[in-house]
Amino acid sequence: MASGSRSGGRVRLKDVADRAGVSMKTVSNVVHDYEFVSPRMRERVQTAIDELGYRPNLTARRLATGKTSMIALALPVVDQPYYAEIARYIGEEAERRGYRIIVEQTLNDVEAERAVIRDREEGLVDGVIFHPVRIGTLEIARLRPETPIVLLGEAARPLTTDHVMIDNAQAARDGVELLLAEKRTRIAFLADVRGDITESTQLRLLGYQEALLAAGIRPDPELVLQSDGFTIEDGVAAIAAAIERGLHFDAVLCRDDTFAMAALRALRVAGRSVPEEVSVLGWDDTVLAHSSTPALSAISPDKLAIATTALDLLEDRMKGYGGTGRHRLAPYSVIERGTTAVLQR
Amino acid sequence: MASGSRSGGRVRLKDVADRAGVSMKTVSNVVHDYEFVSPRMRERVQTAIDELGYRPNLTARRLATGKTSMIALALPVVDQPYYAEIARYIGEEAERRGYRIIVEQTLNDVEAERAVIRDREEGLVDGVIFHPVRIGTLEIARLRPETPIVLLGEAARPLTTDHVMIDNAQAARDGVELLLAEKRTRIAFLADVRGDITESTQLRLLGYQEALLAAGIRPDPELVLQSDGFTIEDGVAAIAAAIERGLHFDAVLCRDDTFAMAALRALRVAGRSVPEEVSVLGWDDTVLAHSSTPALSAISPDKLAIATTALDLLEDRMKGYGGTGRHRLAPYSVIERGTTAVLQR
DNA sequence: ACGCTAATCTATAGCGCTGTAAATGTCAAC
DNA sequence: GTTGACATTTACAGCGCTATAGATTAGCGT
Repeated sequence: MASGSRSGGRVRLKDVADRAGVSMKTVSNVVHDYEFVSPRMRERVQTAIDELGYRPNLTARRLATGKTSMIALALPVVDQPYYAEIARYIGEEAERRGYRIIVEQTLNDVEAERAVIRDREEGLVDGVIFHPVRIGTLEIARLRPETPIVLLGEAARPLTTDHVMIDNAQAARDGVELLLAEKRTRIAFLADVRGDITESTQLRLLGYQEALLAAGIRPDPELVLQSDGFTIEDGVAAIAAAIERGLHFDAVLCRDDTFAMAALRALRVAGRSVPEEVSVLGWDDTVLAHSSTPALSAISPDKLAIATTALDLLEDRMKGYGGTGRHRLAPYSVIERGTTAVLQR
Repeated sequence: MASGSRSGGRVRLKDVADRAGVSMKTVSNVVHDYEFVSPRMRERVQTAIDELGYRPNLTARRLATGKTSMIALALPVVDQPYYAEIARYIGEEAERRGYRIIVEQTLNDVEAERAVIRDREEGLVDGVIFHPVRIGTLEIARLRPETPIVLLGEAARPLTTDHVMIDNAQAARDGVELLLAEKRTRIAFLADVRGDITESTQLRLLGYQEALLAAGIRPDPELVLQSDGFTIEDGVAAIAAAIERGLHFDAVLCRDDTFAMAALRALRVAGRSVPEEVSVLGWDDTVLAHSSTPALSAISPDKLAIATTALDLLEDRMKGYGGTGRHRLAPYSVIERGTTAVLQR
């Protein structure tokens, strides 16, 4: 057996170099399509590569270059439709740009979220895209991570960190205006969730209120439904309780699609027709919106835009941009499907 | 400045060793909680680690050990509820076992699936969990990958490769039996999808047929609905067409939850009540099943069991097990919610 | 105090690749 | 035929860590 070759292991760059009778660097140059390699040499090396079935060891390359071409995506959980869809677009877009995605689920756990910020992934990834829900602006600013990072969502917006979200208040205003245009005047908000420390609900509620005031309607606190949690059961209970106590409403603006599904169910049980008697407007425009009957009208954040914008910002940082935090608003639209229509009297 | 230290970069093992005045290996021992380190030494080193804020470079560790502690999860797409939920459980379980997950979306692309099998991830991950839908048994057997791999789903079951699925035919029989027990006799199957090359539908259809025959009912080919695709619109069209042509049926066994949503919608539009007139049984028990109104009864694969079983098999392989392919059946159940009930006449 | 075993620590050679610096080739222009 | 000016190729020192083998120290019985 030739010295230097190995029986068990994989084929290394060195093996190819020996086979082709050239230096390792030349093989490396061929692998990387380096400009100044003569056609003959390129072919000779390529033949050796093919014959040996060589494939570069990415870990070694990473150690040598310091670049991992991997990005961590930290989300509360990947099977909630909104996050699943964000993950899908970020995954697709990252692939297109030559990055791999490592998914990290923080599972609503404060420590897990802190771990993300504390560079848990350091040396593992070139950057991280993080959608926090439990830790806020101050804490992130304090734990300021060394790894390039882009934040998603409304939970935290440190001045020092890049950030992508949609204009929640404006979207809520647009939603309410749609409902108003349908002659709806008693618009409920589903829901103010007890213990919700994120700003999402607050911003949406703010826009809801502003739109009402702008239309000359005084917001009725009774119409802001309270919920014990984020599940569909919580939402159903909130609407059912409202109906039970005789609350009059002809539309429901929901803080997410799950609550919209809850509204649909509770209204069905109560015998109120959607959209004839009550309009329901969802938020997030997930698979739930497409699957329900009637299909759900909803505020639809442009998830692809969120993904590409986050990646744009992150790539800047990874290339060395060191400025203060940039704040990007991604577009959204209000999609009308089957749960909104002009009020029938 | 002390020689050997560096200003710009991160703190390395060597820096800690110098600071504590010990060898690199001792620091490494402390980091890894090696048994034979004296308490005094351990403390001295730990102090240096803390003072310098040292964190190991995972890439370097990987190169040295050859272990990446990463697993690739290759799925068609991560935002379809079934895959999203599988990803969630595999992610959680992998985290528990000390692995990170790299997500790869094959997006229904044959080449992308081949790339997974061709060790696209080699040297990047210790193993891969792969749910193919476009390439079959033979091709996987032929491209036999070197990286440990576990297959999910019914598309491919090479003898040489480990594999996890549920007993589709039996689950279909169980589902039909539930419907039969509800006095349903005209059970439609939604749907035979044109161009579907996976075995999933075939196995489910087989179980459907077997259960019917076992009950003394001759399967009516008319009841096996045809669909042009897997979307909800395709499903709605299939059911609507059936109703249109006067097909009589009092139950629908669906090959996935999306088709069940389609059935719910088409039946609603046609004015048929669910479950009074028509029972609908979904398959996968995803978030769609929990969110619909009425809540969907469904065949419910034990996704956590699928995840843990897949990881068990994969860990075996990663530890060197080299036997022939093992075939594991994960449990499932038939969950009764609001879309199935005894037929009302 | 000595020998022996076990505990503890050190020195250093890789892991497989890339980047730098230097060596060698090539070719047109003089 | 020499000289530059590039084009092309090579040699090898790291990247930061782990693992092996060996050195040193400690503990204990005699």
